[in-house]
Amino acid sequence: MALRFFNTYSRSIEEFHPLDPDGRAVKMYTCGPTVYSEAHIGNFRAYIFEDLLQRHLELRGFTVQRVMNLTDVDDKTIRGSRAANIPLAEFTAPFKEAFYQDLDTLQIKHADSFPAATEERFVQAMIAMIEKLIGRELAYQADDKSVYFRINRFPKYGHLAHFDLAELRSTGRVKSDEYDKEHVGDFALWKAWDEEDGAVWWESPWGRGRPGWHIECSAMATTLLGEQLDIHCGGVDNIFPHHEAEIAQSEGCSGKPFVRYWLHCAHLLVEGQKMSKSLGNFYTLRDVLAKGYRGREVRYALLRVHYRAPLNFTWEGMEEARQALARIDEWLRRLREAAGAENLPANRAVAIEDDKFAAALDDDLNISAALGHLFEQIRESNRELDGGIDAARALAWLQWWERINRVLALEAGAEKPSAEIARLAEERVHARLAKDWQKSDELRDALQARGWDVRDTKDGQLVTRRAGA
RNA sequence: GGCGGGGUAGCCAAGUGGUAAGGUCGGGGUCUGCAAAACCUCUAUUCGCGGGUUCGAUUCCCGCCUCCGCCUCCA
Repeated sequence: MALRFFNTYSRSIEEFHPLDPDGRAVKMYTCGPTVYSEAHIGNFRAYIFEDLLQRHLELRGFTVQRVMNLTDVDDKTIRGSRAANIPLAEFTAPFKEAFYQDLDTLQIKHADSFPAATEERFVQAMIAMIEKLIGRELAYQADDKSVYFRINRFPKYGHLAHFDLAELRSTGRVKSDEYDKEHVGDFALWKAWDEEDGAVWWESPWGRGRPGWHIECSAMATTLLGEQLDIHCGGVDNIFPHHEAEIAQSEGCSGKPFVRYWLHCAHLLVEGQKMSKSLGNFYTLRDVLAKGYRGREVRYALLRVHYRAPLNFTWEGMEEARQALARIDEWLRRLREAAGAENLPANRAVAIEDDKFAAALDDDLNISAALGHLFEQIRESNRELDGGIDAARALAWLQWWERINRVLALEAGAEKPSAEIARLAEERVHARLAKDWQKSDELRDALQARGWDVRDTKDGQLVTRRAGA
């Protein structure tokens, strides 16, 4: 079955075919974070969805070239740097670093490039684009010295969001001093310097100033990926105005369709409500880790709901993620044991022909159906394990899993017991041989308190790292 | 008001014009010194509400209720 995605532009499911004549190379652009603070779990829901998309495309044989921008100049970053009384770059650097660490924690593949808006070559690219837009009368400099995009000259403006511009209602978020524009919907391409910007400015044909948010993405995307992209992603809140503006700017310059497939993920709710600091339900990834959860558990919790459905983040859901992963861990442990420590030649295993997991993902990334199938197969193979299976069969199951895990990226890293854990475990073995059950149970409690589960099997004691510990 | 996305078991959630995947939780069982894990087993006469089409609708159509989001720089 062909790969297909819901395209926000057409509001329908479409078969996916990249622009590449060979049908293999995929150019993908994803809006990244504004680095004025640590990213929150809602941000990561979007990045995990994009990671799932990239990994599945790769599983299906596509070569994905992916760009994710970092917005390191805007009102919030400038405000933060002034409050901290340090230069802008110094203010944003630790948040960039934290972001990369968080991506690793969540096993999100790094993009091929993470362009930052303040890089000189991109600023120059933005200026060049704005000049071109002015030359085509798609932009103008207003009395306030800022440059705006003239939306009335771009008839497609509003198509992505399916908005009729005449019916737009103001929500009061428009700054009241923006009366220099020809149309309230005209958006800033270049913002003239004002005192609030402090030392943050670049020279331009229109005087000192800084780029508008939307032009950053257009410039970085077209500089790094070319005038036409296959896929562009983000959260639904980016549809309007951000992505709408990107289309207007990019196509205004190139005259070519900017993006073939627009994919947007729904929001994350926390305990049924929008995440907000005032409600006290605002969490960064690090907040969740501080409660004792691990990155893979957060990844599972944010991954398991279809990207176009709202995802309700709850602590109960985190526990569910922990249990589900523990089940996968135990299944893998048993399979490895059955496959044997010695390296069985891979060709001894009769491959398990089962593509249902990936086939589910072909259908607009139906992760729930895919995971449902995984767990059905886990039950099936556990039955086989209970009945005693040969090493080749166990290896075949492991190979089946490894393919799936290229997309899920949920496997735990191996962790060796410390000397203390090993000593406690050894003592417990002796206690059990002496049938000293009281001491045995005490040692088990001691190990569990240190994050290790202890089980007694027919082959002896088994000590494993507890999920989430 | 306009434009979207949801409402399926305690919780999360898939799905189809033909009689409800999967996860998690809970009950029972096998196993165990006790546990744990694994496996077996039970838990929605029912898919927000009301109509309609149909032999048959959770699925299609109409109306309504409700939650969430966007409507000019929030993933």
